[in-house]
Amino acid sequence: MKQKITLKKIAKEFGVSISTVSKALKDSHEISLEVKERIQAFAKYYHYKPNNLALNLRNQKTKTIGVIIPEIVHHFFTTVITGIEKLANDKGYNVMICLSNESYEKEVLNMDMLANGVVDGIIVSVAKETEEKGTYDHFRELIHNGMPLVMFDRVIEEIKCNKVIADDKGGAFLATDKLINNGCTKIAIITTPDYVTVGCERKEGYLKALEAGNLKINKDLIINIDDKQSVEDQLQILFLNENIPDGIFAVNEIYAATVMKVAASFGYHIPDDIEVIGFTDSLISEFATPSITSVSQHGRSMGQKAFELLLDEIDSEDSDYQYKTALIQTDLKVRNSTKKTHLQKL
Amino acid sequence: MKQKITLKKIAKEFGVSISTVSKALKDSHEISLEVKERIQAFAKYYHYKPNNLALNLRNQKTKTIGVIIPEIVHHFFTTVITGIEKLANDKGYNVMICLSNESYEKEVLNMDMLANGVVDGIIVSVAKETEEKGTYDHFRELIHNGMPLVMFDRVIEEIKCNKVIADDKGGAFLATDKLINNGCTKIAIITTPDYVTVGCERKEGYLKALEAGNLKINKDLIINIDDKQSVEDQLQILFLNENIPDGIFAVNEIYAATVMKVAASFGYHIPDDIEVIGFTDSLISEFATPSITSVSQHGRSMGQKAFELLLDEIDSEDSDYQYKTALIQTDLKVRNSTKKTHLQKL
DNA sequence: CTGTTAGCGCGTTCAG
DNA sequence: CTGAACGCGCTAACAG
Repeated sequence: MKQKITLKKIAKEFGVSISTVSKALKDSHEISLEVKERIQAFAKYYHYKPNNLALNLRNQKTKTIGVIIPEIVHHFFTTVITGIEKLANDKGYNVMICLSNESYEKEVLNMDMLANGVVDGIIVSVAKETEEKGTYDHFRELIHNGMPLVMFDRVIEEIKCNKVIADDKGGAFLATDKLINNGCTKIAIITTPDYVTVGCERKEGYLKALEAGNLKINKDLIINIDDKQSVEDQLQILFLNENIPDGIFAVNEIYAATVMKVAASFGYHIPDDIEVIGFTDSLISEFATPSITSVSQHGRSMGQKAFELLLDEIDSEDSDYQYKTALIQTDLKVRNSTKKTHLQKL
Repeated sequence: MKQKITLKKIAKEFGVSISTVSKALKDSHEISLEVKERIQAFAKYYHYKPNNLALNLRNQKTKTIGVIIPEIVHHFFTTVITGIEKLANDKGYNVMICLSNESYEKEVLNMDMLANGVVDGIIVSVAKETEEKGTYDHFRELIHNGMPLVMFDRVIEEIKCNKVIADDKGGAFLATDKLINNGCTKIAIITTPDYVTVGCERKEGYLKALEAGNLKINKDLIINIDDKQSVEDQLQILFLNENIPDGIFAVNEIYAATVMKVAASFGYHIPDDIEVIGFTDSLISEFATPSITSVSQHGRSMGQKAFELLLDEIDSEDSDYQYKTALIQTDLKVRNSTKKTHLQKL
């Protein structure tokens, strides 16, 4: 950068002291009207702006928050970021985005970096690897050092901090219940390994709905997908034994779209033979054929709420700050992958 | 943040001067071995880390770069960011992401903010509104002030700076040519308004391919979509007059998926009646039915190249730095929306 | 080998 | 009404 205009230079220009200039620019009553006007005009002409670096150092804050997400090529996370960004900008904050790529090590690295005077607070969605390892000391230390921290979506029960979660259990219940109401009796769930908290929550909602609908649980219909292997291959099994499902609840969009493809390859028609509901509503659900009924998570709202809580903590002076957990409602967006009974009813 | 350990505190602890501590921690040969060891051990024990804010002020740089994109809920941009982020982190840089939301004003605001000592360089993809207005002074001023700037994807011809673009014209040519080779003779293009540079480039590739294939240009088959209105409605016209296309090239995925839906609603089958090719390869193309053949842009490579160029400029001391424009190759990912002739050939 | 001084740019007492 | 002095945390040139 070309060197910018500073208080010092203005002071020199007018043959006054730096502090006089500083005060003049803040319209201090201590400075004579005439001097103020001349200095202000000069500053304006040269587009004077206080140097952020200096302000940061002086104020010991940066007006920047950090967001650590596992993946950015992921519609849900981008909607959350949109929500965070919007509100943050309105409040005069910048947003620094870091990707953990689902890696524990990268998550720790990012946090260390952000914590070292880069941001005033951190919003994080925990990496799968971290959830798998169960190693949470980096969060504890961060909090212990007084850095405001908000977790969203993938949160950790045992860490005390502000949290924002979608009503995963409720959403899964809604979805499963919808399938039951549509007449499905053999309902499968396609979910993540159990250490992924959101997957776990959604499975619980599924189980609860089955129970409420007096359907018995069939272990063969519970598929835990290992992302390191081919999703399609792992889904084959659903259609290979005698007990073919007539309804499928997938805990994310990709699983939903993929299982539809696999089902089609086995000659099943959706929704006539099998109904499908996904979780996380985005473009894939909208543009798949048939379009996929899914549980919408309201990512933007989650992002906004997360920033709200973070700001609340940043601004709080209390030493006995009370952490909150915000639950964001989910709801069902009905599309064509579940239209069967809807049409029959007509 | 809880107050951290500083040089000053360590100095006090040992009853030495601050600079002694500073040197000791850098293993300076000027300091006696014994003092060094004691200080280093102490520092390590208390997790001493130099304060970033102070370093930034002193070095007049932040080791952070800014990225301004029009939209983050957009697969292409997220792949670019992934590419930028990866390389930037490897080189010890942080990435700050700002959204312009396609708004000129927000773009200017973001740039002003970033330029004010927040980042060492900026990577930007120009907002549609800016392209529409044709007001580029904010870029000129930025460059004039010596802030390294790289434009990607949506670039501005008349601004001199480093640029990274996909081979839009080439990709569009590939796509159109493919349709021609598959036997299509009435090929439509669904594109953006002409002020969007990428749309314009892609239209040129389309026109060039038509010319090369000895097909005459039919204005009725060139649809400029206005994003402010319903895309579906604007696409109806393609199927309402007598001249129904037998091939369609859409300059993005959404247009491609949407036109497939509209065509289907008119009773046309894809790819048997009409073949479709999109631009920008992502999940929609993959999961649509039929899956959509599309031009892949290699967003990650673009991101990496963009950061590479930015770093090159940041590190350059030359006053007569030579700007470059990197062209990233595109290629065709053939899927089912163009399978017709492929099957016929068998 | 160690310490003093100056400076990065700003804001805020506290004297004058 | 104005300016000198100090501190934020760190580094580097310069003395001793």
